[in-house]
Amino acid sequence: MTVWDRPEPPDRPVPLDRERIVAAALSLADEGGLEAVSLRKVAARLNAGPMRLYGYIATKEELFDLLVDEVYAEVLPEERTDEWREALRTLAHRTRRAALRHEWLADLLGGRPTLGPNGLAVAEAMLSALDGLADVDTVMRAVGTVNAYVIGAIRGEIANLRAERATGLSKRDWQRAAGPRLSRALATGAFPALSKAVYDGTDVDPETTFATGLDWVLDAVAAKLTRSSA
Amino acid sequence: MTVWDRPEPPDRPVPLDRERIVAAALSLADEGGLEAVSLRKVAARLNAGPMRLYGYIATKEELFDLLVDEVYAEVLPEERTDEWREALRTLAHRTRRAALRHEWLADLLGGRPTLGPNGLAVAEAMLSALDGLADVDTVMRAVGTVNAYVIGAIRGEIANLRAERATGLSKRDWQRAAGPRLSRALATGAFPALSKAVYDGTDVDPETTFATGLDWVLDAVAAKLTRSSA
DNA sequence: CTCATGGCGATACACTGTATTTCTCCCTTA
DNA sequence: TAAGGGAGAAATACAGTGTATCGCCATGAG
Repeated sequence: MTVWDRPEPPDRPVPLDRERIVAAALSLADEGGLEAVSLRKVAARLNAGPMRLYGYIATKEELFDLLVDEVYAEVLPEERTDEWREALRTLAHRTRRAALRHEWLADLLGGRPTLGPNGLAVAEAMLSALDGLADVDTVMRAVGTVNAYVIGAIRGEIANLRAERATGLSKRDWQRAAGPRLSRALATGAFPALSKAVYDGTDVDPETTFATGLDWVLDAVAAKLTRSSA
Repeated sequence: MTVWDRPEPPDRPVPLDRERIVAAALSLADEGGLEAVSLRKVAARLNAGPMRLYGYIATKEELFDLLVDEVYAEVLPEERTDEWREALRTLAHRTRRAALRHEWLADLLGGRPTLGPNGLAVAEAMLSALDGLADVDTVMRAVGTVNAYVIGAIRGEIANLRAERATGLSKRDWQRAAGPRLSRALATGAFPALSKAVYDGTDVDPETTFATGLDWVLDAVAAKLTRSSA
């Protein structure tokens, strides 16, 4: 067998590593959501068989953990902010924007403890922003509360965003008219407060909603900090 | 062919309805988590073929929506509370307890707008608790913020609970010693604030943590209400 | 040159959600 | 009463999934 009729080596097996695997999975997720991420497809992007991946990750769940941590890298601010409130606000908004860039993040956020290096770094950033302003337990509570709000708010925002997209209508029109169940339910008069909210409420853009709620929570934190540090 | 050697009619096809389907799915989810819910298994519990279900639900996602709404029925309090703060607190705690009874709820909470009758009723209850205490937009913000906290907090609590169970260790021991990544990361000294929190923080039970954070958020709401109603 | 070894691809398995086809039984009509 | 039709259930089918196992082949050592 001569060299030119050799069956054309179909891409010499490139060495793999977690980074390349995560990058492939991330692009798949960004393009088609979490459900578009299958080990076969990830492996295919790397010219490898599905089983190759198991040399680097133990399970698909672990791959998801790595994905989340990869995005947490985008959350970390480039420079440290001294003012605790501004620091927390920045982290929250950066998390939100990361979730808007990678919508699938909403499905994973808060789903399991974030133990990757970047997730830990984000936790460290939040904790250190409050360090010294109150006793340890209060600081932990504060971080936990802010985190809970951020995760819940982001989930909700993305859920609405998807619902709007699915119906192709603006949020307002969707609430008002389309949603068959909702409009019928409201018409029964069984939900007066809900009706009032839907019909009389002004709809503000999601960013402002997020920011306002966040400020409320930060207000609450501020109150506890002063009380505890005084 | 005589009557006794007839091949034994294998359970005359019982008529189905959404209620029975949801009940079967719910028990499966309670026993084995969301991933134990497959249309085949649900159908099997009802002595039916998988395709039968499609006469009552359009897709598996819709079944999940029904599941969530079923649990929201458990969240609705039996009697109305007049004091807004107590009303919101009750709803939040009832949601949390429902999630502890049905851990899979944490995976679904906030994942999509809750448009089922019970979900709407819960929303109505929250909104009506605040009705008249502030302008519509403030009320909506308040409900949204509290909801975001509740969802995020529940998700986090269940995530921790699962992590503990997976390692079989108490939360404290797990944080301190086991988690291989965590302990190594902390040992590097790169996360001083995190280390302090893990080592010096007292661990309180999850219910108290939830209640405290909730109170903070409710404090924030109270502040906005008085300002806006004054 | 031979042999062992380790990594890789192929194969296999049990299972998933769902589309489509086939069958069966009951009701209507002649 | 016999035949035809229609609905609803069941069986089959398909394209995919995560992951366990097996067998090969190339590359190292002796």
